[in-house]
Amino acid sequence: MKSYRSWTTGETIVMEGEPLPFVGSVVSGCATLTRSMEDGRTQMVGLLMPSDFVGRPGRTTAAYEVVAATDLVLCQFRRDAFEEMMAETPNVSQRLLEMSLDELDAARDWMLVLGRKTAREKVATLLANVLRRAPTDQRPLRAELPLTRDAMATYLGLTIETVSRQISALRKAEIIRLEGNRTVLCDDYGALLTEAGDDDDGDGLY
Amino acid sequence: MKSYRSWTTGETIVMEGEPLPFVGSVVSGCATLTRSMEDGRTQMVGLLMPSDFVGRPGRTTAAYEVVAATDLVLCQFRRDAFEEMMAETPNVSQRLLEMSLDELDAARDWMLVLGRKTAREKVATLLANVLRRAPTDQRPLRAELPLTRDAMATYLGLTIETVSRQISALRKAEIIRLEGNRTVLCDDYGALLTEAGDDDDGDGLY
DNA sequence: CGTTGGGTTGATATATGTCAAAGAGCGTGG
DNA sequence: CCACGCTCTTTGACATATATCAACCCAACG
Repeated sequence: MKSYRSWTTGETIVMEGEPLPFVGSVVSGCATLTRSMEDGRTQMVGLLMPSDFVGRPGRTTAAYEVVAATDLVLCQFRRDAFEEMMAETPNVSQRLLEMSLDELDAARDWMLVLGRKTAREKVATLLANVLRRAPTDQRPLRAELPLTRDAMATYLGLTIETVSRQISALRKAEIIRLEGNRTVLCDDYGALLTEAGDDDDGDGLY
Repeated sequence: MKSYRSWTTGETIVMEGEPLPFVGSVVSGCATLTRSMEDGRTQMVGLLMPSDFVGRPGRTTAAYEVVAATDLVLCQFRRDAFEEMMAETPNVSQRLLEMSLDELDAARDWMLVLGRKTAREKVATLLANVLRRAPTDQRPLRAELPLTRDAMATYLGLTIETVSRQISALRKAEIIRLEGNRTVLCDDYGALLTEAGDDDDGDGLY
């Protein structure tokens, strides 16, 4: 009932509306959830990182397209077996509730980004999120972007060109530096958060 | 442990970050969830209708501001009592999981609206959503808007003016009609869905 | 070497925001 | 009853952020 499976960068794991006979969780790598309109406009609605859950108990079709953003390994469970397990062990569904609520909060936070932030703030927000997972003991902060410019644009509700321009602008403003196209460095994380339109720190007191 | 409480239109139920000592569900009326930036930009991240759940088990502070959009009645439970109940009766947490996943899907659908739809499509999408709950046996479809133009703008990631203009445009295109400011009529729901950028019907087959 | 896919940059178009004025509904108090 | 002052809404003129279209760069790879 439990198995592992791998995908390589760019491979589609499931298409929107297709039957999804399993649930699972990300072991390594990174996947994108996207929703599309008939004319091709698409919006990323989630970014799955290791330990994130894939699929929905109680639904047999995928509501979103899932694509491997990097090489990816998933740990899969057959749906029926998993649902049995949920029914038997309340801890599982409690934990799943916890995770769903976290994802709901994340989705709603992202709604603020999509609805109200400027292009520069959007890009800064994304970079700040990526850098947040970087090892905190090293300066400068350094992180590998798991997304292409195109994927970033899809995530941020922008075009590739705008993403590229804003990254250049942040670089020129010396908020960030780049090594190649995929690694970001940041000497002043507070400055980056300011560009993102967020507080410099999380305490939120006034 | 269970009690009812009422609010009138416009009243704040909880502020962002404030302690929230209860959970509950909407009995009647309609409330908005909003998230804000320090400079005042705000985005609605959820619209609570009757039977929707308020609050989050396991968290003691509100992540969003909750405001009564209309006169509102809530059925409240003390948090500790509710969490006890959840621990004892697995059905409760299963049901709650179900509801959270539905809300997560709704939030993600809305991300597509915020990130990729034009102003006209956004407004049409909102009106279509409101009209979907109207009695289906009557023509034309008729529904009362639970939101002011300002609340719609906050929901759609637009300004009041743009919302107003787009409503006028849809009226001039004879996609919708208005009675006063708050009731929408629609003779051709399919046309409205087309304006919303959605399929004319839900079957989604090609 | 050519080709390809991702990325950058520039010129221009356009959708939406901003600022400003005025209309419509509605309760309140004289 | 009417005038007044609200708030919500509509509409117009103009500004601007972002999309669009196009060219080019660069590294990887056959």
